Amino acid sequence: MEPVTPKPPNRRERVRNATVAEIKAVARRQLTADGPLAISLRAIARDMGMSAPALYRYFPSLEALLVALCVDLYDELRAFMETACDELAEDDHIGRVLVAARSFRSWAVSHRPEFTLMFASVDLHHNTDSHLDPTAEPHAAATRFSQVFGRIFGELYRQTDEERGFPLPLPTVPPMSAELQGELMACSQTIGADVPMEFAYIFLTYWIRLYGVVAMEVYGQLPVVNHPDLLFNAMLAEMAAQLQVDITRWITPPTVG
Amino acid sequence: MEPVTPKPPNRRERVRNATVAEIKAVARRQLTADGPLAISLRAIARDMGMSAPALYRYFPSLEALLVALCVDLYDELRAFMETACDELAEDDHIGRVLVAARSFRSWAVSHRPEFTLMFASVDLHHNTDSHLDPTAEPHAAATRFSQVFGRIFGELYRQTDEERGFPLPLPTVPPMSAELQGELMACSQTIGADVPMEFAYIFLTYWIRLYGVVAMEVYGQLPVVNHPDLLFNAMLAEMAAQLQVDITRWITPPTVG
DNA sequence: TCATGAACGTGAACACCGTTAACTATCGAC
DNA sequence: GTCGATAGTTAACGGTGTTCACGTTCATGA
Repeated sequence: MEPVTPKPPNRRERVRNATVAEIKAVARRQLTADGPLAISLRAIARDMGMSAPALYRYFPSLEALLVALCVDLYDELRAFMETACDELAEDDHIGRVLVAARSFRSWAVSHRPEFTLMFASVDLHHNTDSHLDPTAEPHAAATRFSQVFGRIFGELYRQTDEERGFPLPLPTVPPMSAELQGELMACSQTIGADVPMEFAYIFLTYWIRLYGVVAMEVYGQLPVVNHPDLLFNAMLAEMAAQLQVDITRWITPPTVG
Repeated sequence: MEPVTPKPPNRRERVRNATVAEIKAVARRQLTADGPLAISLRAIARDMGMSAPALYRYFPSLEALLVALCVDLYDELRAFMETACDELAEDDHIGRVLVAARSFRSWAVSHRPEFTLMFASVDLHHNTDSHLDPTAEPHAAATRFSQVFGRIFGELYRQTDEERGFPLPLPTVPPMSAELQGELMACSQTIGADVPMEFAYIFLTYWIRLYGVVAMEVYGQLPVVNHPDLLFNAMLAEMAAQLQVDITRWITPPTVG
């Protein structure tokens, strides 16, 4: 867990990294061109003018290559969302929620094969036991990504917390068992240290709604809806309005409400 | 479009149907045992003591076999949800929403490979152009399935409509463009003839939330939540409460509210 | 400077896969 | 009883991931 080992890479390591990058780039080209199933080790090798077994010097298996590609895609999506949010004013947290959601959808619908590979390849994330190891790169990348929304919600909470200056009336949520409260406490830890579990709950429900509508659109599970973007915008507007209501409820002194 | 052609099947057709059923049964066994990718034509043939090309007398391709399997699974899931709902009183429509949602989730988590095949195999539903043809079986099965929830919501609306006896105050929804209203009208047609578009909208948002939380659980996209059933129950309770509020708002005379 | 060992790349081979073609046996209907 | 549709076979093609045994290249330590 040292901070960073600068260790200027040897020439050897540089060209190796370049080769790894090229492999992933070619794989990605196949992914976008013909879908997740079309990624083939041999085809990658062909495109690179190499023999197929040579790739095993860089990845222990095709599955490992796909996982590495997924890691890159997670980071790409995360960066896309974060730069989109950077356009906004520092304190426009609801704007951030909207922009993050919109950029998530727009990336997803313009990168359907990538989205499919990332969010619907069960075998990838679970056959390898890497998901059990929190230090593994795939798990770390997924966490980094999920924390994009988490951070936004956390800052949103902390801002209202500062503006408030009195104990807050938490959003009304359904009664929760002790176990669920424990789950939510764990979840709120990933958002930020001091957010209450009620906030973790509404964060989860927002994220689930966003994932649901985008995944259904990408997977073609909304057959009757011809223009999913309209539905998406309506849902997002509703979610934002609801969030706004919750927040004004929070920052209104409890004696009034 | 004749009502039904009884046409007592020849002996020939009977054994053929039995073979088709056996093929799908063996495929399903492979699916549940080793996941969607493990379904292999040759392995099916091996298990049945046949040669692989023989299967082409029954299905024009592996993909067609998988589509047929999906059709069966859609109907199985639909039947599972409907029999679960049959336990309830005729007029307990909110109960039906809850039971349908709960049985949807319980089928999904206890049939993860099947769920994956049905809801996340992009290539299946879109590479074949069968999804363009509304008369094709895959499309019909998916429609039959999606109408389970649609019917429940439609009956829910019609019941409140009868109890009401006056023009109804519709649920508050975000302002909608004319295009979105058109989309929702089309969607409400699948629910039932006379449901207003606002109802179609909340139906869609409910279905999206349900799909989102279940899909995230099945695809392992809720890493921090150790007991997704608790989260699911909380969300469902919240959705039901919200639905209850909407309904009491509807069946309360507008002069009061 | 040169030897050494790791890293890199190769071709051959194995065991699968979906699919097609050519051919044969069986069974139902006229 | 014949004949054609049906159901099955084997052989083969081209594709896949992966392993093995073998060279080649190259940075490094003596």
